[in-house]
Parts: sequence; C-alpha cells; structure tokens
Amino acid sequence: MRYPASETAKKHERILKEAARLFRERGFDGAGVAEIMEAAGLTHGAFYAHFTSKDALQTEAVERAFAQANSRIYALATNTSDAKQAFLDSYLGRAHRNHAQDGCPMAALGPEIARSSAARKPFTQGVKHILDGMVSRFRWKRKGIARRNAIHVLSAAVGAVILARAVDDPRFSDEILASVRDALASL
Amino acid sequence: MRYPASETAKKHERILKEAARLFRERGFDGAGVAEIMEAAGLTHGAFYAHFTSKDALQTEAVERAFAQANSRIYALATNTSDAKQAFLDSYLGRAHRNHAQDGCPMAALGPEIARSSAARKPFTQGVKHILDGMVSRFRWKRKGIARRNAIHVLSAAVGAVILARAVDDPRFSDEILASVRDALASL
DNA sequence: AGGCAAGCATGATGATCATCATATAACATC
DNA sequence: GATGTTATATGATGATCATCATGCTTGCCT
Repeated sequence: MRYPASETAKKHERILKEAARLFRERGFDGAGVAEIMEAAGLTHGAFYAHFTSKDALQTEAVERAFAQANSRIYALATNTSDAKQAFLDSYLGRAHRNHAQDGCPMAALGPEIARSSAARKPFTQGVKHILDGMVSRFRWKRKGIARRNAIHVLSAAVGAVILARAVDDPRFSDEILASVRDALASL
Repeated sequence: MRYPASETAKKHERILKEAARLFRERGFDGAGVAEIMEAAGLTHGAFYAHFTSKDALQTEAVERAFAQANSRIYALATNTSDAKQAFLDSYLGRAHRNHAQDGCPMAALGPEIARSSAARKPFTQGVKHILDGMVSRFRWKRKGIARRNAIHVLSAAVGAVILARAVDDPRFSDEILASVRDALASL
C-alpha cells in the first residue's frame, strides 16, 4: 500500500541510521540488507524503494557517520575551554572503545573502506573536514605546524582505538588508550 | 590419492601463506576458502584435511602475519644504525601503503580482528611482542617513557597507514604518511 | 608384497545474501 | 470521488559460501 510522504522520509532516515550503526558494529559484509531493514522496522523488500543498491547505502551511511562525528567535534569546540583535550579524553575513553557502533567511522571501518569503491569518496571528504576542524578549532602549542600535528593526533587516536578494540587483554587495552592520550596531550 | 608427507607439509605452508595474503588483501569475509585453496594450488575439498575450520585458519594466518612482521623489525634492528627511523621510513612508505596484502596485519585487519573471536588471541600476542621489540631495540630519546612512546609510535603508524589507504586522494594520502613520519621522528 | 589409511578431487548440502517480481492498498491529484 | 501512483510485504531467484560425503589413488608400514 501507499504511505504518507512524511512517514516515508522518516523511514529513509531510520534505514540510514540503522545502517550506519550496523555497518560500524559488524562491518560492511557483516551487516545484511535484511537485518538493517528489520532494525529500521521494515522488511527487506522495501529497501530498493529507498536505495538503488547496498553500495549506495554504504556511501550514504559513511556520510552520515562523518556528519555525526563532525558535529561532536564542533560541540566540543563550543562547550569546552580546551577542545583538543576534550577530544582526546572522549575519543580515547573506554566508552568510545566499547561502543564502536556509534563511534568514529575511521576507527570502526578504516581498512574496509580502502576496499570499498563506494565508501572511499565520502570517507575522504569526511577525513578532510574533520582535519580542517581540528586545525582551526583546537589550541595548538606550535601554530606553524598545526596541520601536521592535527594529522598526527588524528592518526594516533584512530590507531590507538583500533588496537585497543582488537586486543584481548583489558589492562593492555586500557594501557594503549592512556598512553596515547598522555602522549598527545603535550602537542 | 595419497601424497608424500614432505609435500603435504609444504602444501600446508602454502595454504597458510596464501590465506595470510588474501585475508590482508580482502578481509576475512572477502577471502573464501575455495579462493585460498586455489591460490595454494589445490581445490576446496582438501581444506579440511589441513584445518578444522575457517576460524582456525584465521587464527594461524594472523600468527603467521605477525611472525613475518616481527622478523622484519628484527632485521631492521640488526641491519641499520637507527632502527626506529628505518621502521618509520618503511612502515610509512608508499610501498607499504600500496601493498596491504603483505604488510602489517594491524593496519590491514584491525577492526575486523576486534569482531573475530578466532583472531583476537594471536593478535594480542603479536602486538605485545612487537611492542617489546620496539621498546628494547629502538633508540628512544627519553628512556624513562620508552614504553609509552612505543605505544604512541605504533598507534600513530597504524592509524596513518589505515587512513592513507582509505583516502581517495593520492596527494592527501602522501601528506598523511609524510606528516606522521616527520612527527614521530623526534621521539 | 599387500593392506591400510592419508591426502586430495569432485560434487552435494544447506545457509545466507543481494536483488528482483508481484500484489496490495492507501495516498495524492484532478 | 475516481484514478494513477507509490511504499510496502511476501516470496522468488540465483549466486556465493562453509562444510560435509564419497571415492580414488598411492605412499607408508608390516
């Protein structure tokens, strides 16, 4: 049957939201169309009325996850006195490590993005946008190399969360997060 | 038919080698048993004479990839005057970025490891072993915080390679590698 | 030398998956 | 208020995959 147009837009949003969540939780291959649709409260058949393919969904889901990440960084910059320190505390905290499903798409999907022709473009834009935000909104001790340091901080933070999640030993995992947080705080 | 025992051992090795390569190239889900066996010069049926499951193969393939990585670090330490710098030049070089299939398993599989119950144990051991090697064999400027700095360098290097691979823009990708290489050289 | 069993190939099995086909029923438009 | 359109559900399709079943052949051991 047919449904009101306002509902349709909400359902589209819900599919995207659940896709962004499930992709980060299980990977692009690990989350199926049917599972995503069910999480959005629909059945699999309705999917192709909203997206042309699973690849297209990947593209939009990555965009969505980056938009979320960027708005968080923006919130840190306006609500805290030291945005860089707030970023480090949040990004390298246990909560982020333990909840990849609504965390940073770089840490959750990095290597899979490199293999996904659909996701690389929005990913590249997302990384550039985040970097620009870090360069302009964080307070850097050495202004002349702010961009280099932003790339450094971002890389180290992403790598640390990936290692902390992959590792089997909780103390070691905590050590990784704490070490990188301390090391980056002085930049 | 039956085959000589020496041949069998070589085939086992070949399966492991191709698995470690294909997993890093396409991910655990992206590389199928049949494809791995074909790459090893066999058919899919022979697989279960060598491994009890694909999960078991993942476990051993991760072990193998880490052994390879460790022997490379060891070689750097014995053949160069500045092992840390040699590591940075190699790990953050274009060759490593462009050839995930025989590069570092952390950068190629990080987030997927976190979701794989089979791979987390060997991964954890591998990371610990690499870190120990870095702490003891690299020349650190500040000896008191060598371990913290080793964790920092490893995280930043892993993150940088993951981002450099995922990004669509070659100049941006090069910039990531060069920035992190420069930033880490002073530790 | 002869029998046993190991290692491999071929092919089957059942599950899972992305995508497509079709029918339905209500919305939007005139 | 009639009509065409649209979002959805159900179900089909064909591909892919891990794993299992079977049988052959030949190395290995007695």
